Amino acid sequence: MPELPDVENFKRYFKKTALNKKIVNIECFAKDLIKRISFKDFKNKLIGKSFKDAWRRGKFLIIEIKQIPEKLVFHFGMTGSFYYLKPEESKTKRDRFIRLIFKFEDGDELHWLNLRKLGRVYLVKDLKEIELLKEMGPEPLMLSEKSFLKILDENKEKNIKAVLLDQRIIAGIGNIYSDEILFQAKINPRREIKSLSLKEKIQIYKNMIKILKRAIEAQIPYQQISKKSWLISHRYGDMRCPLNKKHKLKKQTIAGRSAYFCPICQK
DNA sequence: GGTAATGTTAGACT
DNA sequence: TAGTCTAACATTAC
Repeated sequence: MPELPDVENFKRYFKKTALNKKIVNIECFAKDLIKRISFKDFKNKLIGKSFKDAWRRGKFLIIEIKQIPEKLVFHFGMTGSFYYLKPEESKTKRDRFIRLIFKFEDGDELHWLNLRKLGRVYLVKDLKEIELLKEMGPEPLMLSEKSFLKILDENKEKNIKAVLLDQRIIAGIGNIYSDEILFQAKINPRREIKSLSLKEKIQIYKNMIKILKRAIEAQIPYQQISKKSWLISHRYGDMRCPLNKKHKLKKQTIAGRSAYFCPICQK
């Protein structure tokens, strides 16, 4: 589920639950998801330490550790989440897709779930060791309209959906929210940047900010967003355009992903 | 059993 | 050269 709003909420969840507790044990059920360090070293480095702070960059979650300079970095891939459990719950609520467990001194546990195993975990001194983090574009919610327009200008030849999806151009937007942004901005996902008017570009910017903010505020995974006026709740459902029920949504491969859009409302 | 799925990346193609 | 497309990764759900 994780795009920017989802990872932002994982961050809040993590900060609310897992900070400042001594780690007493770590278990891993998919050791190849831990990158560039053996599980043994990973475990040795972290046991006895505690998490100090957490922040987000694009779709990455970065955890500061109190006693060492290394940072713990999570990427959730296409499917992933956290689950924090009290000792009495951890016996019964064992999800099938737990890949990593941090056990704390007080008996609480933080579970990292990753159904499709496309997620990754790193422990690095320097975030630049992670290729994509090093090349990551700006955070959309920190971006002024002016800078956004400049970015579009630098990518004139590309397709708008491809640009929104490209983490090196703008961080954190994935397939679902790129579709939602283009739907609410009424822009066809096949459009090339150079064909967009200034007004259309500003529409995209405004909707990007609005949608990301609202999705964060909703504090739920995007699948549960049930706002009828949003595309999200129709792409998995009736495939009707929220602006006009007579319009049938289309699904097409654009920029390598399945894009859902209304061929009539999105010009 | 086939197909598609929220992400990323390498390599081929145009 | 630059942009786009495809397959691969691992696994599940429909």
